[in-house]
Amino acid sequence: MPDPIERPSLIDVLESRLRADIVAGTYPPGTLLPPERELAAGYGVTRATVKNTLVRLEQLGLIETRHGVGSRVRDFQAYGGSELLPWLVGQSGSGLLPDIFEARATFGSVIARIAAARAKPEDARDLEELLERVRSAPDARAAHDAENEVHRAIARITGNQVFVFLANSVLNGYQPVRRALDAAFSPDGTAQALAPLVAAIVAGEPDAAADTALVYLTGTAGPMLDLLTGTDDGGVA
Amino acid sequence: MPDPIERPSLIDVLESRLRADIVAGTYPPGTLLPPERELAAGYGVTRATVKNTLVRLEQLGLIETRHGVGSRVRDFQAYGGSELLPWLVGQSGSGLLPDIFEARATFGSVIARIAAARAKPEDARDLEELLERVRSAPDARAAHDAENEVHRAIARITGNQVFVFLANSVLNGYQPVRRALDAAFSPDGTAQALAPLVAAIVAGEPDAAADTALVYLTGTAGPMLDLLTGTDDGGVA
DNA sequence: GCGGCTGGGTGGCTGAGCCACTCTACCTCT
DNA sequence: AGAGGTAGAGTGGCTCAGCCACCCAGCCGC
Repeated sequence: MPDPIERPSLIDVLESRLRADIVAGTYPPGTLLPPERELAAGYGVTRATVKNTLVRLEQLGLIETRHGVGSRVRDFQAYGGSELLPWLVGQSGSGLLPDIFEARATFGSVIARIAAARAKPEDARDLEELLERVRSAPDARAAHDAENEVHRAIARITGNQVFVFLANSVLNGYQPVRRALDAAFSPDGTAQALAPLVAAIVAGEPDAAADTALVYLTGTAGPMLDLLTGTDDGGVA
Repeated sequence: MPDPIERPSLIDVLESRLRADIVAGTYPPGTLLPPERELAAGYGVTRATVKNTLVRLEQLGLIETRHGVGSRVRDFQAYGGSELLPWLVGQSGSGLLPDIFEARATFGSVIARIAAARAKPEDARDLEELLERVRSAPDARAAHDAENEVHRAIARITGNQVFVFLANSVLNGYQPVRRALDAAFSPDGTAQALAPLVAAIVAGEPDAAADTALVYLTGTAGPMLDLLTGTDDGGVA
């Protein structure tokens, strides 16, 4: 079953319009956005709707709103924080995919190392059970979901909430990716690729875990990149 | 000159109230928040104000709002992404400070390694100039700002925007930390501690860079933790 | 010159209200 | 008894009209 469809709200639409304008440079960093009343008139919505949208953009770190002054575009490329990552990960066409995959491989590797050093017996049991769930998944979609759970579990084993958040950002962002992956990977293949990583962590071997994670993550990065950028036919049956 | 004071907006106040309630478990994950009209009546504000607050919380990933249903609290500890990091970093008292410092040291180390491998001559020049600026800073506050610029520059050298965002999250979050640090560190000390890291990157030695960064970042973590948790008197003159 | 004042432009927030969506309980027809 | 439809209550989405608080530039009087 594909994801349920949803009608985007006006705020959603307006947000992506303004965001695109900001990213494209229509409103360069440091400049003021047009006043709310003007934006409202221009886009044919109320000030309240515009306001809601601006609240979102502010929370995202793209603008900075000040009472009596206006909304100023921030230099998010230089000073933007990780609150932009989830959005970035979702922006498949942003040209930053290689960056994301590199970060994923680099951090995944060090997280795996720490997890291996700290895995307790019950963690090992959980991990193996999750791996089994990947193996027995009925289709690629389910396998991918189960695979995500494995990655979440590894991050959780470190006991560091920051690592968990970081892992989630990448995993959550894969929603749009999932559709592309459905046909490309089999549950069996996923499980086989994942197995050595789980084994290293279960065995408590930090170096091996780090190495395996690096191999695994850089290995899957290539096909994914191809899929996402459309360099190939979209995957084999 | 300290930062200018600013009167918090109603949205700010309401946001921190609701956020605290969510974190404290008043509204456990999976439950629905009270309806907007009810919240508005309860807190003595308009629905529009409540709405704006909820938009923020949704952007933060703490709740999920659906038309005709309500706002459901997400299990952000398990599934929250890095959009929560900036807030987390700002929450000095959250008990997650050790996690943050570990992540900072771990990632800082690998970022330093990559930067060293990729530093071009002009990058090296920029870096040394920035280090000089730390040395010649008139006070601890200015030194700290300049130090941040060094870290940003190192992240930028990797050429990976994700690393830049990540570094910024930690650096931006230090705003509340800065005040505590003012008295504790001298420009000279900062510059001396930073120098070996810059040298390793400038020399293009990835392993040395990674090691130095690890030493440097774990070294500063201890005093900072003490300062922030108030285990000591607040620093020496 | 320099301090205070004033007015125009901006965001903050209100109050009332209609519309769209979701879900449940009931009702009807088979 | 079960399947299908439907009405209504409860919820968020969005509008309209308007006042207030704030910032700032430019004027005025000292």
